[in-house]
Amino acid sequence: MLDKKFDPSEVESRHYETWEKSGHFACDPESNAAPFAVMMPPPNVTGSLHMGHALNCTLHDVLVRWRRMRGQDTLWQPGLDHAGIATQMVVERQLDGEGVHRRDLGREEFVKRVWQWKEESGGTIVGQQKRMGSTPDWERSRFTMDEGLSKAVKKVFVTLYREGLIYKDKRLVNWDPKLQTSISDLEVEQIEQKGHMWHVAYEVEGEEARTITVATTRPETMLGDTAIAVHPEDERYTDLIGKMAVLPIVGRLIPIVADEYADPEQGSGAVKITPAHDFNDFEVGKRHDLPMINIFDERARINENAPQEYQGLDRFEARKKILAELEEQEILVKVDKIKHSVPYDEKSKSVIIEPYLTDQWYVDTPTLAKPALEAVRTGKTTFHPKQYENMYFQWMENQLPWCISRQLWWGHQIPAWYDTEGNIYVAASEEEALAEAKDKLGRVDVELTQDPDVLDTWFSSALWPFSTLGWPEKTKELDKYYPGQVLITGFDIITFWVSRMMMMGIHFMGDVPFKDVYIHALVRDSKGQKMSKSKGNVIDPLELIEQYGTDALRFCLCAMAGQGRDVRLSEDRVAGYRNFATKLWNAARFCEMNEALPDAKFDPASAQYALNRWIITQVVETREVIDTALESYRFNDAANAIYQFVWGTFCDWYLEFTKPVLAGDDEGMIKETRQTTGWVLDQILILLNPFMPFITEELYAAIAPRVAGELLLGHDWPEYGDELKAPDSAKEIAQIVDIIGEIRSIRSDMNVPVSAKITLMLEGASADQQDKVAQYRSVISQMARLEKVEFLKKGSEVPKGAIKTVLGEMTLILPIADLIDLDQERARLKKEISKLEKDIAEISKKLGNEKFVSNAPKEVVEEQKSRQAQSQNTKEKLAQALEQLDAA
RNA sequence: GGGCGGUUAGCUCAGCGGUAGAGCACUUGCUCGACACGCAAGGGGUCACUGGUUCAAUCCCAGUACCGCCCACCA
Repeated sequence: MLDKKFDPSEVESRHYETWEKSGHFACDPESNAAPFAVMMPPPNVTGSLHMGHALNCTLHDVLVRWRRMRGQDTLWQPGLDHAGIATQMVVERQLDGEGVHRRDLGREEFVKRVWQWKEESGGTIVGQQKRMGSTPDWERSRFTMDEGLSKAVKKVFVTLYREGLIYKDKRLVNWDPKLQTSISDLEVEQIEQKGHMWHVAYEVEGEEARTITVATTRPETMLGDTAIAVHPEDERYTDLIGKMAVLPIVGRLIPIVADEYADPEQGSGAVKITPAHDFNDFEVGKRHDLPMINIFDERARINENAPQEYQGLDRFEARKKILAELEEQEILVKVDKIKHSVPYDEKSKSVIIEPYLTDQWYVDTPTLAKPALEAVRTGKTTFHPKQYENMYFQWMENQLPWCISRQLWWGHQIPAWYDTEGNIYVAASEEEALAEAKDKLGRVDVELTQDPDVLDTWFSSALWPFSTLGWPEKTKELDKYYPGQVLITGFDIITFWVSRMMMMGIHFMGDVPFKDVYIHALVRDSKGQKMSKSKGNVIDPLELIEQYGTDALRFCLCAMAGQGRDVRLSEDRVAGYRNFATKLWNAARFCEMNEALPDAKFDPASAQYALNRWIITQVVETREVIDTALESYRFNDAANAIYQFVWGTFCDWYLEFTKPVLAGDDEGMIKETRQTTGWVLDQILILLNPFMPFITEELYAAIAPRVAGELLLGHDWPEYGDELKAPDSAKEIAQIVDIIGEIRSIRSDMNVPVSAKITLMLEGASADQQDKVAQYRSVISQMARLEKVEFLKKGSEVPKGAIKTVLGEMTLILPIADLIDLDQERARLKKEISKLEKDIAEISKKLGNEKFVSNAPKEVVEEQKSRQAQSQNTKEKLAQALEQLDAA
């Protein structure tokens, strides 16, 4: 017996282990079943699951469970990402708490600490994924720094290097002076803030009377100025081109050069050029062969290339000192207050990023991007929703070389070694590098040191679709599961990850890594704010789960996963789906009480009664909607379809219909109705299982037992034959539903007490309709609270003051004059009539339009005509009823 | 500056050429033997604005306004 009260947390506490042990999570490369492979975006080992993970997890799991039930050989590849910078920061913060710096530990010890953290955090994440009910192939779980993946990383690096697609170069990078590493362009966030524009007058050498004024928001960089640029056609300055300006404070002579980069419209039209500290200036510097003077050390303190009194100062202290000095010299000619964007590191948003001149490793992404672009253009990979392809195109078309080296300790150390003479050896191992070096140098006593830098985290992530399948070995898994079917991720990851997997996949596997890319929404709070720890509006999925259950959360996330939108998560909504689960629970209890449980001997095709044929039809149609929706990743449509069916159709109508049937004495009908009810419940559990795995599995085990221990997890998705569809029965029941609805509506409008049982008189019903109504008399009576049903011949005497309403050809007459206020009834009729008149007028106008009648499709015109006739008919009958009422 | 979205019921959002939909919220009744996390019946919308295409436009096209996002730039 099912408990009276449904307790999600209790139910959900007891299924997962059984599922895991059942072996259904595992893929089977040996099987002949068609593969369905998806790669889990590996969560960072930086902590715990957030709502975005919960959404991603849910969508994956729904698809995977559904495909698995449909008999496909599913591989949901799980794993974790080492998340270089993020993880290193977490561990450094922990050390901070202990008053220790990573330098105190040394690289080896520090990395050990990070591994410890990884074990801990990784375990937490996996536990949370299990709590979400996820069913990936855990046995195959990978970590981006495990041995196999590290091997793949080295192989890719070495190969690309030998192909000339990875190289070392000295250029400006975005530098994080706190972490002391380069960071990705994508990890820099421009934040608008108030600042100053300082205008400084530089003397021109040999022109005592003249100065040239430049403006800057970062005066400290002037210590590294190596030129002033003016526009070649700017008449104010043409005579100065080629002359030298005197760099204040430093005293260095710097040339005044002509370059179109200088915009005559902006500021004074003259711009200071600091090639080592500004991306644009760097380009100008290259064009004019200017010296590049780096004035910062790796912590952005002034270095030995600047005057003595500035050396060692932090960049912002230096700024103050310079401004004071400029003021003193009276060459700070103007200060404007402005708003401008300042580059911050995206994660902490607290450190200002500095363009910094260093040696780094680069991937030639402009070259690799070409085939990756082509693959999406030609449709080998398709984005859903499609418009995200634009974002992909824009990003891929404007590729700059990808800086992949990071000055960190946590990550894949770059497989490059240096000898003492400045030669580089890129190889899969130190042995190989050494052999190469000996060969090159022609001697044996060679000492090599490995490049201390590590690779950008996304480098190993880019290989995920094939490295996890065993590449570079040739494996069965690679054969079968590459390319995968779909990648499911958020739009913010297109640039970081999707694009790079496309490039690497195509380059190394010769094929795209996935056929579809489903971009899901970002989870926001109920006010539409992005959830963030600093805003304090983070909703922890686990808290929701504790309160409402995993099933409710999963269902909610699906129902809100409309394409191309943000998901605004509100607790009310989750509560609503918990209610849905409770509803299902109670419906199952009802079935149990009435011995209406799944019966393996029952063949739905054998159902005779319209009532049962109707609900079976609805099941078939619901399955079709779910399938169609999931095939095109419309999770919300699928969820709504099953919700609507379970609550709106099965519970609200079908189960109510069965009550009088089961209480009646038609043995044949009782038996079939019980069997049908059981069958429908069974189908509901199956169809709902991918969305709400826990409650469905619980109910299945409790009330639908057949083979002991059988799990919905491994159940087949239903296939229904067309013979199950009974459109006639559907029409028949729809009519009964209409009659009940109409009576209920009138009762409510007229304030007829629920307890009052009334009589229904039907006029104008065809013989067939009379038949049906008679057959469903008990159902109609119970649901509409009737005492009896009578059929009237046309023109029969109707009790005075009876209420009339029209349903097609039938007129429903309710003789309840003594129960109601007749004025109220008059008002009701008048309102109905005027509504109909408006309707008729509208249609008549349409039909009176010659162009409409001749141009619109025939069936549309016909439809309008029949609507007109119908409304006209109803209106007349109601008008008549009104007259009679007035006469009474 | 370049690009992409959005604007539909009080709220959150579906729909996308032929009578405006859902959930929540709201109102009114209901201890009718599954369920008050419930049942039943309701109220509520010139589908942002202006033009155009069409027999017909919430839906297609153009423009306007506001909102959001991505990319780039900022002397």
